[in-house]
Amino acid sequence: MRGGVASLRRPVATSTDSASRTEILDAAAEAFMQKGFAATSIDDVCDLLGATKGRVYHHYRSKTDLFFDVHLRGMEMDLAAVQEAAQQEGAAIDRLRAMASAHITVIIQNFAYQRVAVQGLEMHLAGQTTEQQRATLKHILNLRDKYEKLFSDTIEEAIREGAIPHQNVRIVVKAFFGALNWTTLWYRPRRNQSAADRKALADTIVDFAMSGLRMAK
Amino acid sequence: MRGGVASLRRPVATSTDSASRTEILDAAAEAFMQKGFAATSIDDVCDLLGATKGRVYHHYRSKTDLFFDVHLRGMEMDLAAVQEAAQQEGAAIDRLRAMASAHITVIIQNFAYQRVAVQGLEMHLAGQTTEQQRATLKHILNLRDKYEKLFSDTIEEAIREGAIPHQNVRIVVKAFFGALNWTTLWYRPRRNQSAADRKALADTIVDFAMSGLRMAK
DNA sequence: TGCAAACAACGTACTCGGTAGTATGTATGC
DNA sequence: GCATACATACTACCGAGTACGTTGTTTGCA
Repeated sequence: MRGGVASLRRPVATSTDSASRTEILDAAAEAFMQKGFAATSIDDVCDLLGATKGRVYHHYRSKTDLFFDVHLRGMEMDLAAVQEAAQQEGAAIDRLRAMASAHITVIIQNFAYQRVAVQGLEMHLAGQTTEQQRATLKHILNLRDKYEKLFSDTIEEAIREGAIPHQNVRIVVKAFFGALNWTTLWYRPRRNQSAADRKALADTIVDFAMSGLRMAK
Repeated sequence: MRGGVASLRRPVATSTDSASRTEILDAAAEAFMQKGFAATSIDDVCDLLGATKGRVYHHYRSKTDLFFDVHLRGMEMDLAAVQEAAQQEGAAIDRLRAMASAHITVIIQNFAYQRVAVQGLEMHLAGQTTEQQRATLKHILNLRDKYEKLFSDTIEEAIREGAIPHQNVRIVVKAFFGALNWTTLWYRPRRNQSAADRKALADTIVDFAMSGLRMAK
């Protein structure tokens, strides 16, 4: 019963990598992205891995724990990229743009993980989790709140600096994320798509989201 | 083998209501919304119904068919509301706002159906469908394309009218929908929330989305 | 008008395949 | 010889779909 969700032998859920675990996570992210959590079997993950159940269950107690770890990794990627942009100097509105840009870049580059993270948002309703798992779920939700606050704080700062008009930040930040995150539901990574193409895509979406803040009413 | 997906005895998938069927659809929408398609059992739907499998399988061939019909109903609600707004007279930019407003109003009022429709977007990847079902799926996708085209056409019209600058409509319309549809992933209908509250919420989001189109770069 | 067959609209009780999780074996470093 | 890092071979259960029974209502026909 002891041990974190992400690891069987380390205390709590800082996602532990060990090459092999990262491989499992990558395969799981891919599988969960393709079929969703409930419809994905552990054997599906194993097929992508070229391995069997033994390997997965050696590292993870349950399918749910595996899913949570993928979700967690996705959020950590986001936080790492965005926090850096958030701590730059300059006007709030410029930092916000940099943050949004970093966010969507992570989405495009680590597509599977981010899509799983979005799926995870919908799972809170279903109560099919053990007590142990609720703890990690809470941890993930805290990360999410912290992440969203990073954005809403910067938006409010930009309002105080007069760069954008007053508006209901609580709601607007949702629409802001919506414009960015919706990408996970329609975009499909293509091989023949150049880095410039991806940057153009990201810029267009960021422009849209930033413009959305420019005028209240 | 004959008969549509939505009905066992009527030709094709115009969703047929008959009081009892509508009850089943409502329960299914609620269940699918709460747990997602794969995690929802027919018995879950039956519990919400206060009935048993016999009733559901009397009206629907399979769980997938039931899901498709919910999805279809959701899209029909959207189309009905938005098409009316789209056929008004006036500047394209004004019609577009009316369309967006109608869209999000439907989302808020028929929350379960709309959430299921969003889920349906992700299911195309998984190929677990029969030949019959692929037909209805194609039909649903056509509705979706038609729906999106309704918006992108109006956006292009607004560009020609000079109301908004040139921009990549193909991408921007996705971000536009994202800002609106993301609501299904965070909003929870509340009893104590007045009609005015809901209108304020809708207006804020529509304002954001419309503003997003105002400036390219 | 009356009645019986037919059918619609369910409920009940079963089957059967898929899948999460487990128990156990095995190789390979240390 | 002991633990890590897996593979193999099970079990136990859940849930989709089915077969069949039951009740109420409509319809064909004398």
